[in-house]
Amino acid sequence: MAKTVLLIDGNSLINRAYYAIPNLSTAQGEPTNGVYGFLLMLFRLMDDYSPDHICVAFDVSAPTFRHKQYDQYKATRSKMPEDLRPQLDTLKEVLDALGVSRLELEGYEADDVLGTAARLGENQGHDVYVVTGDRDALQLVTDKVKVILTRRGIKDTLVVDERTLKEEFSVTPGQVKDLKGLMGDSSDNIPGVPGVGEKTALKLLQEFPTLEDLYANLDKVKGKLQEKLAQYKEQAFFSRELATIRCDVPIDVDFDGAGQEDPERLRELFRRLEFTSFLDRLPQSPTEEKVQTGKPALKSLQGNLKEFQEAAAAGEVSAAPDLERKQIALAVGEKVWVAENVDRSPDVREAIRSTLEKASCVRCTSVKELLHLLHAEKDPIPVEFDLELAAYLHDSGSRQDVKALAAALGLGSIHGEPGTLEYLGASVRLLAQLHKGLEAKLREAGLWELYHDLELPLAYLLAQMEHTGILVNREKLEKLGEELDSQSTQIAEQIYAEAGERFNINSPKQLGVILFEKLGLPVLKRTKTGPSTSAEVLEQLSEYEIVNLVLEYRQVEKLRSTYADALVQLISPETGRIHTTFHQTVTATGRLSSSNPNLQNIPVRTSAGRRIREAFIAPEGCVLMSADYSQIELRVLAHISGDEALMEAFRSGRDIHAQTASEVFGVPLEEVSDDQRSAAKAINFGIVYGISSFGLAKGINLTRAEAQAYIDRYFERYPKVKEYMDATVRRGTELGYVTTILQRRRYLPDLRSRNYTLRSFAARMAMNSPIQGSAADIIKLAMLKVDRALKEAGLKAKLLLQVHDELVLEVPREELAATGEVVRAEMENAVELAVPLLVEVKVGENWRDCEALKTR
DNA sequence: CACGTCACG
DNA sequence: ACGTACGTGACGTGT
Repeated sequence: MAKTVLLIDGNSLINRAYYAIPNLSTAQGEPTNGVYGFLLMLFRLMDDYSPDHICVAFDVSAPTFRHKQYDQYKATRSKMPEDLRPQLDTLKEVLDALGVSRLELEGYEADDVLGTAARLGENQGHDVYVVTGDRDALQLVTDKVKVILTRRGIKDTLVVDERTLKEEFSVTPGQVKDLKGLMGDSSDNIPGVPGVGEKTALKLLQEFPTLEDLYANLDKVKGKLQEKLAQYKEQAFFSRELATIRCDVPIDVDFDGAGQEDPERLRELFRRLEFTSFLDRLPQSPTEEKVQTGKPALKSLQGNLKEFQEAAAAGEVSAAPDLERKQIALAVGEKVWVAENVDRSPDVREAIRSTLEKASCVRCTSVKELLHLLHAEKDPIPVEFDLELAAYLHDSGSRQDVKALAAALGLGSIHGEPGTLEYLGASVRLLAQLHKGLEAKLREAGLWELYHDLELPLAYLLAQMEHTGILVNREKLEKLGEELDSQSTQIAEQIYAEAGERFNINSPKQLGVILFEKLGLPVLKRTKTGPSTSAEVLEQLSEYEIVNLVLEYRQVEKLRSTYADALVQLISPETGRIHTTFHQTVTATGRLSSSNPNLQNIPVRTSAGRRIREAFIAPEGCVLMSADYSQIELRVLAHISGDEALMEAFRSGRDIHAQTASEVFGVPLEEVSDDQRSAAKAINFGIVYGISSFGLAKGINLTRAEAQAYIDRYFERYPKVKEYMDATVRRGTELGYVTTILQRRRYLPDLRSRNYTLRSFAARMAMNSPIQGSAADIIKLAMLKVDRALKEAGLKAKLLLQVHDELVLEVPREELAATGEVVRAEMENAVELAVPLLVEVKVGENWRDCEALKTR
């Protein structure tokens, strides 16, 4: 019978766990972080894979059979930390009590034992999973053997089979050790060939599958690389030897004999180690009674659902979700319940969801995380208080974690480390008090309405948008990626030819050496670390062919790595769509931000870049709609400054940059040249950013004096704008903060700094933040209005993205006209300003090809 | 983990 | 005499 076998690298995993979970120990001071993290991982693997058999392999003293240089290599390898060593024995005790078998053999390393066991299991026809953080293990992959790699400490895993190895790492299992031989591995003290990193090593192995092939054809490798390879030939082979896992260790593994779990022994161990959350995995003991350590007991929600539901019935409940770790803590009064693995417990989710839905008042750390964790993006959970949002509105620059906030409000301290259930449990108990304290502060500052009527409902909408995601054409993106890859290689070759040697073009340092030392190009600007190679500098040096090639190479590499490749990785296998995360409490001004991926910086300015946008599409029967505010920031400036000329420009619908050019350069509107218009555009940007002559001069290649003359002229023509700039800085200095049209605040203590640079920065922020922030207020309001109006009109269009002054929706074809009307009207009438707001509505088969929708 | 670079509004 | 355009996030390199 084929079985599922888990083979775990005990040393690797406990090491990862040790570093991933700092400072966990019992009340007596016995360190437990390594054991705890290991077990967390083990239980998750048991839940996920339901293995028939589990073995954990451990190192037992230094091996003696390998290369003679091995001892020396071993000696320089970092020693095990003091407080981890004793945890190995503790772990072995727990594993024995769990009935998990251990594999140890005097004189052999865990990975060799593991490799041998994997081969044995495979030969007996089992499905084998090797669990480790060590990438060397990838060489063990076959059609029966998969490797589960731990990532980001122990939070995450990556299952690698033959296919993913090829796709993600573009090597065969057999090439893994050759790869290590070339690139080395600093964490394992494997030297490799100096100067050869992952990229170079992979490129070499593409052409020459093994080290032998490579060295047989060394003459085909160019320049310096060839020298390096020749020089370090012996080291490369030795490194490969070090990275090779032996599969012929003299051990026998019995995959049939399953060990027995000893619940009483485990209970005893978990109590001693204070692993209260693991106690729930055990069958209820006859003498059921919770351990009381000095800290408040955290009850498991899993075993006490009824109790929680009864305590919460129609009352006030606090919730602290942790979306990343799939955990949640809930509190009613002083009672606290915690649950792990919420994503894998539909009944727990449903119990929480229905209980919260009936509650009279729900408080939480983050509504959006709560909704996602419970899969309740469309459910009416009546959250009254969101700690992150409230804290952000109180001070966008402050930290929003419970510990810091509790301290700021003089509340109780918090036990545990962030990321642990203990910490989550301690946090949730403070929510009621934090609610009281922060609500008072927000009301006092006149910010409660902004919180309650805008940010809080927006969090629900963002949860829905993230949940919906946006459809992408995977094939198109993959094809584009391949095309960019070959373009990049081709341009690189041309660059190497111009330079006379191969080097890493992606390294500003190496590029700097080539351009400014070897080729002797003039250094026009420096960074802290050396001559700058930024596009801004390179564009001034366009007479040198290599520089143009580098610019082209950079553009292609950017598109390939940041967009084509990265976006494909983030397509959800379940939905085929990309689900970004919008952050509502990050920016200093009130804007949203987006990550994982950032969908607010998808290329649009160049035609090459726009090809990425082409991959963003709508499902069958729908099209994409993009609606963007025209000149929203300048309109906001016209409104808050009350400048007659600026207001008049917008009221009459004139081209604002041409209008500015006409005023500043003193020519009639019709005679404004293209150059004058684009200069005026830069001036308008400068005004919005909090102008300085230096910045403007840099923006459009002027002398400072010329730039200053333009600015003076601008302020002459738009005097109230000047008054606004002066007034907002003055007011900001007095109050310590500046505000937007919806009273959102940004604190700028540096306005009072004696340091000129700091003070100037703060002054520009004071000028810019009310403009950028008010525009953010407006589009947030518009999002709520659009969403509500669409629902009321019974239209099926869905909001997908917000890009600062643009909304992207997915719209059924037959509802295009009606949806366009609703979106435009709600956006244009989101607020009433002294000047009209203008919205351009565009539709298309994809995000790139959106074209004006004729509605009026 | 900091830095340089570059994508967006 | 200072030494700067405003707001973000992601990638690759190198310490």
